[in-house]
Amino acid sequence: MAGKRERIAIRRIDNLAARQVTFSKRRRGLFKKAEELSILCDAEVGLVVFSATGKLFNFASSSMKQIIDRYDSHSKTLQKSEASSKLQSHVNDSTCVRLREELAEASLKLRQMRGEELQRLSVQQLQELEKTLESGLGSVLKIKSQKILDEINGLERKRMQLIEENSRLKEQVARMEMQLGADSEVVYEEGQSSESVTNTSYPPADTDDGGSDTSLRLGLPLFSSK
Amino acid sequence: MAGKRERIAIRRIDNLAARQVTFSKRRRGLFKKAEELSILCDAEVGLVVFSATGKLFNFASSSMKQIIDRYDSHSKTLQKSEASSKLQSHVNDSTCVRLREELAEASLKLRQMRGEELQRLSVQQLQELEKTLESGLGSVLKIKSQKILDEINGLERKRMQLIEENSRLKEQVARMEMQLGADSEVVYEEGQSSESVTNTSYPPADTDDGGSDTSLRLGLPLFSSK
DNA sequence: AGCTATTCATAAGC
DNA sequence: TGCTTATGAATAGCT
Repeated sequence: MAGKRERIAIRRIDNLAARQVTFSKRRRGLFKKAEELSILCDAEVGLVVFSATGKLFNFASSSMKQIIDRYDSHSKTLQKSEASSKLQSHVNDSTCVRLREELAEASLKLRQMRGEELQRLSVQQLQELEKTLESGLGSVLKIKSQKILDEINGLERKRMQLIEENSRLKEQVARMEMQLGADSEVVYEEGQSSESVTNTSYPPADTDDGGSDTSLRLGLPLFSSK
Repeated sequence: MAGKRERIAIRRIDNLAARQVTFSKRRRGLFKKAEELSILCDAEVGLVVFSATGKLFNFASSSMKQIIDRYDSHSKTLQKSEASSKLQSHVNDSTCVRLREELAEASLKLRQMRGEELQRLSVQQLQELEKTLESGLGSVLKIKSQKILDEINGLERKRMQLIEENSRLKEQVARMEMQLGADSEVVYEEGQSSESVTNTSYPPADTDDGGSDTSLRLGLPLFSSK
């Protein structure tokens, strides 16, 4: 009955009624997707739409004011005078102004370290940035290897403790079995075979816990980033 | 091979990698639809998205400033005076607090990217930082080589222009010497030998100036940073 | 406003 | 990141 659809070109829809219908439908779709993105990906999303007739529709994952403020602090990195004129007439507190400037500068530096906004830098500045990044990268690699080695050593230590514990338990079991053979009345634990020794808890030695926990945490980052 | 899809629930995606992939894909989709809506329906659309990592993405059918202004004039129609008089100090306070927090976070991130304050990070966080730094370093190197190549090309171009100019002047000198030999009364310029040709000004052809100036400015950053 | 036939977007997997 | 495919969603054209 309905739906002989073909793809439409993306240009202004001339027919007024059709344009309004499409506006309603697509607007709903857009706002839905905006909300989904903010929830799924833990992003801060702000969306403002004015219809051709001037009606306002808006969505904000947090508050629109907060989003606009954050947008200003970021984009002011490039053009600080114009966006701040209106804001700073209200927010003229000198502390705030200074904070804004510092944040804008830090924000710019961060973006540059991430590889953005580099076009305006001179070759010399790029060279300095390169040195900083290489040095930072070196530290990160050093700390990372150190942490991984520490974890490996920790695991190895746990392993040795378990092996020790294991043999101690085996001896105990052996002794108990002998005793059991000698005196059939004494039965402390049933079903305690040497196979399940590794699952046994060991209250006496070393109260350090979280051994298996640590190995789990280590395993994930090491192999999921492949 | 791929695409055993089933509907996903709309809630925060726990897995970091999956969340980032979804963010990229859906963000592109969202921005595409925002643009389509603005074009198809003649609407004014502004979209701002901050990723969980703080990166800014934005789209505006006109200019973001214009859209924010229009948004303010609409939304403040209802709550303008009261907000600016009574609540201003509170708004200022909260804005300041937020700015402080953002600045503290940005500073920490900067220090971490420079290789400080890394001890408290997990191996996974270190791995992410490493990736970011490597990516940033890659961009820096790319832009730097590009700029250096551009400078080299510019210098080469200037050099060719000078060579061309040079031979033109040599011809001129040759012509003048011949003229000088034929008619000993006509003497326009004295001491004009071919050795000093490169210092000659050339009013008739090509008013492009600043050639040597440019090469000087370029030379400094290139060789002083060695 | 509903109702489909279709196009579009995108979750998974390499 | 980019590409591919199978599926779920969005929506153009009608009613």
